[in-house]
Amino acid sequence: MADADRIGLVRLRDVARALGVSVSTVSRALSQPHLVSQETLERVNAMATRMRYRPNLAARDLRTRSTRSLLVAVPSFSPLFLEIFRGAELEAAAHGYGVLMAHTGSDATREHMFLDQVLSQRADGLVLVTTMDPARLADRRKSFPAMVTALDSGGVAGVPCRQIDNAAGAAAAVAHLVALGHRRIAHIGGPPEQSLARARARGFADAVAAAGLVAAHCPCLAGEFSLASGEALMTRLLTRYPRPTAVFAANDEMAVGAMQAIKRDGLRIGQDISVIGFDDLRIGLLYDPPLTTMGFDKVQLGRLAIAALIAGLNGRAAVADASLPVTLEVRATTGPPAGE
Amino acid sequence: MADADRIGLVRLRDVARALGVSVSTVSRALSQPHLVSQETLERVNAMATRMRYRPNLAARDLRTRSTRSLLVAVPSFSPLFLEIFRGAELEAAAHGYGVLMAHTGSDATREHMFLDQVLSQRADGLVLVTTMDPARLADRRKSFPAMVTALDSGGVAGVPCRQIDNAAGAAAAVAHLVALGHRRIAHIGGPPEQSLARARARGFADAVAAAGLVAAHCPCLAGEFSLASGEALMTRLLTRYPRPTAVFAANDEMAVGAMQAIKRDGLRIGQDISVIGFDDLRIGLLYDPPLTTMGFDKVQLGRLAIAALIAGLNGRAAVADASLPVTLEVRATTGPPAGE
DNA sequence: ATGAAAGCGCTAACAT
DNA sequence: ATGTTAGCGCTTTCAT
Repeated sequence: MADADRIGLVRLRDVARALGVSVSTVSRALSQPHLVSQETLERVNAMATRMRYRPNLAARDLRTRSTRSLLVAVPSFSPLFLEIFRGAELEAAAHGYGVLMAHTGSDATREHMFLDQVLSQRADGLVLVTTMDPARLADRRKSFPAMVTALDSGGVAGVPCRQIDNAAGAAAAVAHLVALGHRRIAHIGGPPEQSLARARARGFADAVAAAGLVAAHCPCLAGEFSLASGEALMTRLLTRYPRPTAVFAANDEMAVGAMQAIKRDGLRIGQDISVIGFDDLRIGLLYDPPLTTMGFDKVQLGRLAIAALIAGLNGRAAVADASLPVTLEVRATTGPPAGE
Repeated sequence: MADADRIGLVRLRDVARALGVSVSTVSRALSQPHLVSQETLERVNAMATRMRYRPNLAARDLRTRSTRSLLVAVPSFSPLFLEIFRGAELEAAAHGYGVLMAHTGSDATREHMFLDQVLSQRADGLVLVTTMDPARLADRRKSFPAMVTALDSGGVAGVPCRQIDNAAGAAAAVAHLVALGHRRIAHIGGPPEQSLARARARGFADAVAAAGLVAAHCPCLAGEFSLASGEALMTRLLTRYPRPTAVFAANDEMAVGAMQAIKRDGLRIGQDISVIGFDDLRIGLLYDPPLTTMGFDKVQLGRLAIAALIAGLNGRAAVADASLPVTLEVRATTGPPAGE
């Protein structure tokens, strides 16, 4: 038992020696139990437990060329991405895979870093949750099939993507405002270099046109997907004359920022100005007043992405892209425009 | 170049062959450049890039018995833990380590899972961010020095801990309320099985006693660290007579829940009832009215934990436990009690 | 059902 | 400065 006391140094051969059997027998008992006799199985298990044997995963991974673990890279630790990750974790566990999370900061260099983790066999595959067009990964793709993107509306030929229809969701948000009677609707958008932001802005523009609204009365501003940016953009909007009667923010975070600005001006949200967001995060639900927003099943998106990844890993044909529905969640921040 | 085209199969020897040199030369050029000639270095680098060589990390890890990566296990994806993780990431990067995040759900089984990841050499060390007393890990500790706990006020002999003084912070929160003139202060606490919750409750009780308040007027309720629980507990508190004039919630999440209940009752927060939280999360800052709370440097806590872990990995004596200060952030939810 | 032996891709003595 | 060789701990033929 002297071996067992040495830190982290209990190897298969230590267990084998203690039992007077060969390493392969121990290996089999531990990972292919049906290949050994009942008696051997029990003896090995008992001894392995007693000696606190832990397999050296580096060795196993090297030998089997697989790690049974997947990487999920998210742009940031925003609740939106965290929900997607939760789904990924659930689905992976159901297939016997572990998942680790990393964040990219939407930085191409870091995205490559994680891609390299897979190429370097630290993980079997990668789900890249992204709001940017990952076209820059295209050249890598050829030598690297084990990737799926999620959430982004862009896409690279050959890389499966699990997404939502951002443009349609945005259009539905605007349609809701139009139905309430709004004619002057502004858009507070995300960074145009992000395909997700572009898709939502496009949906906005399309719906404005479809409703026959005057484009000049429906400004489309671009900022960042942050609370501060939403607040800044709204502040600017409030100086316009005539003021918009409703605002569609590209995500809930910006919507909350916008509402902060509106409150500061002493205006009533949902009466003087309607606000609608996108993503359906808890922060919007808790806000006073609770935010009307466009929601979708984030957990399911994570599940689908992992399912597609594992399917690919198992050699099943990469399924075509799939899109999840986006639904309107009416709460307290949207109402008919104030009479003028 | 045929080799290079095969997916993920460019090995050191492929590069070596293409160059007509030995594998060790390529290995050295890539990881100990000063050991090869300038010319060789350039040729190797060029060829490695051209062939898209990626080291097989499983092989390297096996050989070097180190992964240069650390695991940070958090109880959940609460913003509090995410901030700590950010700090961990920063500090790790500064030492050339990567960090991966996993979440335990405060589940001992899962904590062991991640511990096993380290014992199995998938990572070099583990930071266990926890709100529970990790005493149950004690027996493992002997064979496993590469661990540091963070945030928990409990602790296991021999496992370094980087924490905050929860009891002192809680006492300071109560002292703030007492200074404002409150005499009937309630505590909405977390689960007593979590040492963190116990510490904060203890600080509350101590401060109440120190201020000479009537204990019967200062109820101490226990629930979960969730918004819903804070709301439920506050609802119960509001039926008491005489009603408490102030509430100290064990974290911001519960404080927000409590405020939802107070609002529902039509009472004015900060006037009819004061509320103070703990953790200083953004949700409290954004709430209307902004929450008074006890804050601390979460990023720094993460940094300290990783620094201690790496110090231990390098064989430097595990430093004694260290505690970070907790400071009062006065905002709008605390004020003098309404005249009675 | 079990054992012997090869080898995954890499690094690090050791030799030249 | 470079090459040769051994071996990290495991799984998996191939024998028996």
